[in-house]
Amino acid sequence: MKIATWNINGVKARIDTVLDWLKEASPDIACLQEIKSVDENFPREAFEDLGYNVETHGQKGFNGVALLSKSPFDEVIRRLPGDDGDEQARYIEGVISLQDSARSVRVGCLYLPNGNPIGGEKFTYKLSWMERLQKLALEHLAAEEAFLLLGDYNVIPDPIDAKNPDNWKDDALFQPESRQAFRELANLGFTEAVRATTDGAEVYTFWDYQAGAWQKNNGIRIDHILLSPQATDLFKDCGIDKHVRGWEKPSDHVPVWVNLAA
DNA sequence: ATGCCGCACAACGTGCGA
Repeated sequence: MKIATWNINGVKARIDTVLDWLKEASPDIACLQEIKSVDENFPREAFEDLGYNVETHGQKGFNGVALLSKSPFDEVIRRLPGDDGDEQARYIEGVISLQDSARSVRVGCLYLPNGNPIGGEKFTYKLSWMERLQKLALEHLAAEEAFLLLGDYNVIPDPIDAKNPDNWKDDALFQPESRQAFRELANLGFTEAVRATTDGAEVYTFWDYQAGAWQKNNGIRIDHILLSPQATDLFKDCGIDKHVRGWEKPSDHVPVWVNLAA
């Protein structure tokens, strides 16, 4: 079973690119971030025509997340718990029973706040959002399920995860507090898929549209997949579909995926 | 030091992203 995550930077602008990738990669489950669409305007039929069940949690103009699954959803949770006043659509979770086995997986699709500029309320929001995510993760880990947390974490975990780490020293993505919160989350018991398989440099998931970042391979690794112990037991391999960044009308992020034995 | 580029919007400039 292949499970993928991709920040598509707008479903309206990206629909053809996303459909092309789905046909090529054929993930069983796909987590999409930054759909930038309300639920009513999400082009669900285009995905249903490819055999996907579709669940969205959108808002007007910004943010928004979606889950696609070839197997039906048993349960869907929208919004990250812990703050009833939070209006931003950044989390959707689904439980999916696999048609060909007795197994089920819980998949959390997240678009973690950017947090810039540091020192302001946006950075505070980022850190509090990460605290809420940690609390939710603890609850799910206690259930000992095959559980995955995938998405755009907006965190550069380590210097090796940026071409030019010095350029990010004043950025919310690379602050000690952001990095520590990501480490704390992972250390609750998750395996981070990509770093479980390589310690190599120049492994990136995002290249800015500006200043020829893609041509210079000036990238950062901010899209991550965390696997619960029960999901880790099923882990086969993972990858980053870097070539998609070179397509016409690309997102600034590329898909990241795992294969599980299920 | 700034902007570069791209997306969305009752939009033709502005806010936001990373």
